[in-house]
Amino acid sequence: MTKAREAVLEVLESAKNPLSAADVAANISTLCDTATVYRSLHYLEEQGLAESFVLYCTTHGTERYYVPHNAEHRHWFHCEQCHRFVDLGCCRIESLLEKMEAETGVSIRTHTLYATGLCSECRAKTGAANNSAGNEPAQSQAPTAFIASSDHCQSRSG
Amino acid sequence: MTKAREAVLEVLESAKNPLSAADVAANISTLCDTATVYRSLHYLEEQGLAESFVLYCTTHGTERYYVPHNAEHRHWFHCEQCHRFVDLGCCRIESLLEKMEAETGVSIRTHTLYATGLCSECRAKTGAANNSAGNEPAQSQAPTAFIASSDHCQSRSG
DNA sequence: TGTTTTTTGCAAGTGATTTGCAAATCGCCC
DNA sequence: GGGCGATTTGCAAATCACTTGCAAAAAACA
Repeated sequence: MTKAREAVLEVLESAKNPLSAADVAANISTLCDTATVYRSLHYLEEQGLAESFVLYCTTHGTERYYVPHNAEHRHWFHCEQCHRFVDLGCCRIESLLEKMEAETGVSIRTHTLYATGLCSECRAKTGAANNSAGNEPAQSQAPTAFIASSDHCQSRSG
Repeated sequence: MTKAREAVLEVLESAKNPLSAADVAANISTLCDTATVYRSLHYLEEQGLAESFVLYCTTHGTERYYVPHNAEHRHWFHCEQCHRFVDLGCCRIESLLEKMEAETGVSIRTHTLYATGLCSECRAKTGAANNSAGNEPAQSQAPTAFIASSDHCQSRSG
């Protein structure tokens, strides 16, 4: 594994949440071109060391986000306000997908599932007005969702 | 509703599956600019008359696909070979999402779920070799650098 | 060490989508 | 039906994430 690829993987692994190529480039230890970051991410995904999904966000537009692929497949929530990711836990739709395969005859190789909305903090801050989620979550978990990078919010304003 | 918007909605409604902006532009009855198609799609989505999701496919790249929003939310499968969509039925993960909200404290406003793989026809044709059906860890859609340019899609000019 | 293969940096290219702006159309009043 | 301000459309140029050709640099190998 080359230095650049090693460094990219390291950034992914030290993050607690999905990172875009730009996030990786911003946090990488070695100096390297964005083309190299992209190529390294492709390489890692090809080798099964990372996985990714495409997500749209009003602030950052459409970007691909990467996660190291150590453990099992997980799903993520993306806050529309603070743009942090929240881990929704490991995949719980495998049996549903199998059922869908049986019903439709397709053979599923990959799937993508994510949710967006307001994280607990942002809802507390600004969501008092429109709290349409029905019922309060019984208990809020660790209040700190993990932050993608030093600048998880702005940086790409038109 | 203006003529252009009406025409765009009509295309979406007469299609049996998600359409990209390019698909809409190719099938629209009135002559209109692609900028207008995009603006109309945005308008329809804003008005709740359409919904969309972003999907990556090796042949068409990353595109947003639109569906009219008459009935309930549905999920789709995209064949990696023939690039057709297969309807996976209406949403069956609502209760799972509610559980995730309760567990994490987030408030989910939207979610995206889709699957990719081989449809039954393509699997029959070419999939005899690797027919691993349901046991794969079902994960990310790798962005492939090189594009196979055999174009099976109904209406997509190069 | 010299040679072959792979990777990287740089710069230019791509393709979907957006946007500024002027012309065309719409909505509405008279 | 004409006038007129508000909205929408067409066109062309711009964005933006991501890709790619190519030569230099680094790694693998003999």
